[in-house]
Amino acid sequence: MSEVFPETKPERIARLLEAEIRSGVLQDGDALSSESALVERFSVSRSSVRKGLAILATKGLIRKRVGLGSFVTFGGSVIDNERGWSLALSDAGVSMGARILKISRLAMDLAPSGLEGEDVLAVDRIRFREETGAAVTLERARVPWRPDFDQILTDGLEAGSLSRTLESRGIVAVSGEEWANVLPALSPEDAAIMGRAAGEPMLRLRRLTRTGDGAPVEYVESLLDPGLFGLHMEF
Amino acid sequence: MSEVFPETKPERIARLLEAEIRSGVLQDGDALSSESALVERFSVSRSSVRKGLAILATKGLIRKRVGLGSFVTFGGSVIDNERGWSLALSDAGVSMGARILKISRLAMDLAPSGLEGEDVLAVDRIRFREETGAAVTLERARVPWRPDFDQILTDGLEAGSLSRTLESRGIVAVSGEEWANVLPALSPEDAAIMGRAAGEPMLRLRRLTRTGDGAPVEYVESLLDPGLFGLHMEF
DNA sequence: AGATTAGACAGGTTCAAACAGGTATGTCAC
DNA sequence: GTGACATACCTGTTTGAACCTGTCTAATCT
Repeated sequence: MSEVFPETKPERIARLLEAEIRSGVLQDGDALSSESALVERFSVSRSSVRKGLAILATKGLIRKRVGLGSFVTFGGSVIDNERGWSLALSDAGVSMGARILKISRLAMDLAPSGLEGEDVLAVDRIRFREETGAAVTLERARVPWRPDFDQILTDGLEAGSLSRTLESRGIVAVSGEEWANVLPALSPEDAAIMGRAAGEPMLRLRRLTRTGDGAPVEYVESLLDPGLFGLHMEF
Repeated sequence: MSEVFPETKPERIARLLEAEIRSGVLQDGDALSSESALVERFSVSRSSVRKGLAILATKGLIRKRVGLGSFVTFGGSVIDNERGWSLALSDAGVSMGARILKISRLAMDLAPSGLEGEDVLAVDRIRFREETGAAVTLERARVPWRPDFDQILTDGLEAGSLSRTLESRGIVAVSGEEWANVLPALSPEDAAIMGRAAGEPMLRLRRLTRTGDGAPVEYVESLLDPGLFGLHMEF
């Protein structure tokens, strides 16, 4: 509808490259041609090519790195769990429910995470087996507080999803770190919350994601039923 | 800090070697392949190999010695402490011994791995703390049998390293998968082997590596001391 | 005025090659 | 057997070239 006015050259370049990415001609991880090659291909100046690539970069479709080039990242930041260890649910048939335990604003309460002392939005959730009622995951997410979070405290999460809620506020994680280890014994407090036996070993996953400029987006600490969850990675 | 997606070659090399070290394929004290051998294996220049090794050296995972080569200096990462992630490796100074339990030829004896029924070379190893004598890792490696493995049964591994032994026979892994989960209770048999208490929870790591054309190279199943070992990943 | 171009420069990445010096081992003379 | 030496292999270091993105400036087009 509103495409009546002429398209700038950067916009045209971005549109054509975006079509190649979305159609699969250029796939996730592929390198784009170098800027000078794109200059030849589109018969425009390097400035226009660079502006076109900048459009794609802000859309999250590509990422650039000095000395290397531009690379397709389509799919990389769509779902947060695409990269890193993927969580493998070993027994697929179980029906699970989810419940939010709390959504609140507080000073960072979890151990070393790079967010010490900061005010955070805290979201604690559990998932549990419908049949037994025992929780299979306990997940504590912490996000550095921003003024526009007030609404979350009253209205809750959008579509029940924290990452969706953050995304709608322009917060997108593109990189991060993840640690996994065995928690030898479930604490009595967490055991009570989860409806499990204290002292049980659990799989503990900790994950810190960051924006493109390195600012922390979200710190998540999860306790997982070791019988149901494992980690899987391809390399 | 580190934008990891478009990965440089040094970063890729460091990541792959780090995975081998952390999963026990390369063990404490093992010599890494020489730089020129790594040049061939990764098809990169020596500069890139050296930068990759430098990354591992700054992480404290290896130590280099002029005229000798690079050696793994890593006894597991302590990530379950309250002091901070960057200190995770500083406790790696514990002196550890290694012992080979058996090297033999047998029909595949480990659970689902894609090698069912095949004849394999089996190498079982443990590593233990010198002070206590308790094993911190128990590792069972299985490699599809090849005729030129006969010599291994009589002469043992080259430089005590299975990966080196395979490499000298032209077997090099370029990709693979890894699974991690919690073993809720150490079996009495394994407990006896490791000198630990039966019923202890352990971190279990399973790893299947493949050659460039998809043929399985090695299946490794490791039981790791959950207090000493964890998994870490950047993305 | 804004879009576009052309050019120059800085700095990161990678490769190839060469040279220096450390370390282990085999060989030869004694 | 011991010591001296050559040799092979290892890491450390430097250089130069080719190619990449990041940034800036000045001129040109519409």
